[in-house]
Amino acid sequence: MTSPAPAHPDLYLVDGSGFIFRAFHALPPMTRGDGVPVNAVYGFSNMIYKLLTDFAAAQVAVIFDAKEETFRNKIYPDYKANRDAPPEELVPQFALIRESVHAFCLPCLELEGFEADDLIATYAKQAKARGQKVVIVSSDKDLMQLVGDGVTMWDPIKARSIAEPEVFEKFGVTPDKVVDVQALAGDSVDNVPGVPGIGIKTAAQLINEYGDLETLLARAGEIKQPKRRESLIEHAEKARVSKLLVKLDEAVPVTTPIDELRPREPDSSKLTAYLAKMEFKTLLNRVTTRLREEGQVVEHPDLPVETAAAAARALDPTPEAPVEARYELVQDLPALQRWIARAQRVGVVAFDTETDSLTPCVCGIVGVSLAVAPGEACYIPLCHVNPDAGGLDLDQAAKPQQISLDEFKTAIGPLLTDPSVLKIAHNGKFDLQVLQCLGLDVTPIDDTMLMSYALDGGSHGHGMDELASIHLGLKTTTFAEVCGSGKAQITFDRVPLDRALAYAAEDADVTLRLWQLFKQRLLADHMTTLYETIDRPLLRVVAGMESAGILIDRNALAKMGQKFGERMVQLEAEVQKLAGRPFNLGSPKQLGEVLFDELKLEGGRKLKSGAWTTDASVLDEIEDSHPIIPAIQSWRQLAKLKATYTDALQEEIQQKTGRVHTSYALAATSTGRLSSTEPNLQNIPIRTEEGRQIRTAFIAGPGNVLLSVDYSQIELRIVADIANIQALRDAFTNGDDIHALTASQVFGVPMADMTKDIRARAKAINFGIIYGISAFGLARQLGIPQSEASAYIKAYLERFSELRDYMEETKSFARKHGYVLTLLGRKCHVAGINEKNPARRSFAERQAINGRIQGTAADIMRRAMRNVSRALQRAGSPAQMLLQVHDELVFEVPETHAEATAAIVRTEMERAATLGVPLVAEAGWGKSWADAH
DNA sequence: GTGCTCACG
DNA sequence: GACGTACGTGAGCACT
Repeated sequence: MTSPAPAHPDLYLVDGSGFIFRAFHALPPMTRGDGVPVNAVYGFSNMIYKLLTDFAAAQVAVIFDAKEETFRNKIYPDYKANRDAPPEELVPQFALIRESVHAFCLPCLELEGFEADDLIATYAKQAKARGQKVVIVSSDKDLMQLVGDGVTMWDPIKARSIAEPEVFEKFGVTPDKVVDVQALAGDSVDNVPGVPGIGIKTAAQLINEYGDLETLLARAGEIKQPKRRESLIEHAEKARVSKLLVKLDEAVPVTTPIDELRPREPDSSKLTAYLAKMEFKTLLNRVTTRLREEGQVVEHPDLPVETAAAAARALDPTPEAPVEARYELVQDLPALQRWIARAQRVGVVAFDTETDSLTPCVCGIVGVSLAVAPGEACYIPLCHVNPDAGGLDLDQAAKPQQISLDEFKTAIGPLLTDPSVLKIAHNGKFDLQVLQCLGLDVTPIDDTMLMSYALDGGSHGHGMDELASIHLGLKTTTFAEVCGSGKAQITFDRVPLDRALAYAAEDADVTLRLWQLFKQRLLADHMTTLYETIDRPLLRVVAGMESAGILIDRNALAKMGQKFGERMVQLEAEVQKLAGRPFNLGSPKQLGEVLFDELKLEGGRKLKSGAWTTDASVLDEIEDSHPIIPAIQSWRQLAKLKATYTDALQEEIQQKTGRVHTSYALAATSTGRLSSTEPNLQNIPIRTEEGRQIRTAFIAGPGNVLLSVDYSQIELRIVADIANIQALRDAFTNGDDIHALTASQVFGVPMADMTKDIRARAKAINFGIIYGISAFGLARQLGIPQSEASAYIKAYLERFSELRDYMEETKSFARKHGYVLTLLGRKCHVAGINEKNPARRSFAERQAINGRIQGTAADIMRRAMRNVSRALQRAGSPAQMLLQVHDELVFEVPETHAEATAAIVRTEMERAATLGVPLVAEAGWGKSWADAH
């Protein structure tokens, strides 16, 4: 205790709800032997014990928020609307904390429709009225309005008391004026609006000058500063609403009269039983010792030793010796139930599902493996067939003995949703979807692949085999070793059970061991917040997007493909006629020979392989030198569209759902972006008119529309913000045309004389900045001499001088650490930054510069996706998020809800980060993706 | 399996 | 002044 306790006050009102959250975040993670997280409960129990002993508190009541909405939501529906859902590890602790209150035999109070703060205000008022002193045990600033006149506060985490001087220090006014200050300043945590542009400092100054809020608002016209004056006049009503939100209700119809908050009558056996159950050894010892000193006869309850040992193994990241693996094949219900019971005792279980294909929306489950401690894992076959039987063998007797799927579901279901048992998967997005198809939900869930990505993104891959080798020194059995590869590959349901056991159980085992390591490292490397608030919640959001899939008009694609094909035949004939001989137009090698060896065209470049380059930029340069070139360009474009889009996309439509289900990799890129595969729906054409047609085949179902919302210029806005380039920041704040402004500044052209061409050059420079500009690259992009490009860059850096400092700072940070950091603290590793080879070094430097920018944009989008998903859920919206294309989100929504959904999505995207420049998101919708822009 | 080309942001 | 270049992806095709 760092400062003396207040002198024997009478009534202690403990803000239980406030304490839970603060203790959870202030205390290191801690789990009971069975794996239930208990750090907040532990902090709470200790705090109560301290109040009762050190403070000799004779009358204590603990007060909680009721779960339901409060009267404040009726005044202002968005009140506390931006709160995150509590972390999964906190959820089971709410009930345990209430148990703690009962174990200490204290009154536990809550009332629907009111916050804990209102009950505290009410009891404080009643106590004051009868001359009783009050100590509010809380550090919540919202309670500071109650301080004074016999009421003080005690901050249990900082162990300091809060009286008038401390309140004045915080708010700059006496406690009776705190609400007026809060009404003006607002509160971003509780989503109290306040008056824009006014913070606590200004608010205090105004209130001290004018006396109170109403007087201030009435005389707002007298304020000298024009912005402040206008804001106050315009937002007077917001201030009044804010005051209603922050003012605590002192007349709550409490159901327990203050007289009944009687001094406690301790029940020592109840308390010791509780502490033993929670395995709070130190606290239990202190309590029993004290009780014995008081002359009571106390049994010291035993802690559950066996579970503690099992848990120690499950949670210990560094087993002394290599663990011997003991894997069990589970073929009957009693055996399964033994494993489920073990998982429940330990509170942590790693799992993995085996399926007959890698497409989660259509595949069938084949088996599940579980691991509860390193080396202790099992495999539960569910749909294996006789490996020797032919493909059409339907003979039931030939199937190996296994638990039926229904039995399995019934048995495992409760475990998968048990809030006190953490489920761990590697790439849980897949397992989540497979189990969802069976009607099974999984929560809470941790993902070792995402943990690894948060820790080591960009330095290596995050597949399990690779991680097992890096971190555990284990060479795991690969899928190919079990199922073969190529033509001889078999599905997992044909793998003999002994080999399936060895493979599948090992996967769960390795997952558990990786989790133990990563859990510690996330804390040590300060990456827990990133993982917990961004990547982990995204798992479910993206699983939902993949499962939903998008509707594609197969007929439209087929027609387009045919049209493209016919045109290609004509073009091919034309090209071969001009070439003077038939050749394979699809072969760059043959084409190069035709153009540069046979037709002897000028301007050819060679690749390092010695072959001629025939890429689009070369063809563009020699476009006018021969009529064969335009024909080749057209053929190339159509060939690409037909093969990659019209033809391939039709094959991706899943029979079962009639839709296309892409797969998003959450842990693949070096910058934090997602990537999309099988098919890649992040590179659907848009830049040319012919290409854009493909997007007309991406459609909404009957009655629905596709809604597209995209960030405007997000990466350039990020540059303006993190490099703090004043001119760019001003331009974005004013909503100016950013490329035109750049052109005017760099080329000295007045805005009025701007031409399309000059603006286009400036646009290329702006992109160059994002990529870590080089004269060579810019010259190539614009088709100008390198000397000219150098001059542009020089002019740019003179006009926007802050950029040079930013680039130098980024490079030196990368040299020192080997990575750069994004806005949300994601590490973006860059290899080769300290290399001697200048080419490789410059490459790494550009990567570093780009990584910070692209990575920050990716962070913002990840956070936006989480927030949008939550906001839509909260609003009860029927909209479904379908696609993400780096700065764009696509939804399917009933036409009647398009406008409302667009508003929610835009708002959430724009508030996903607070930069020094506004974030802007634009929305559009229509029957197809082409129409949504 | 690797290289080239090209679709997207 | 070296040294090859814009940043980040995935897919289809030709060719080894």
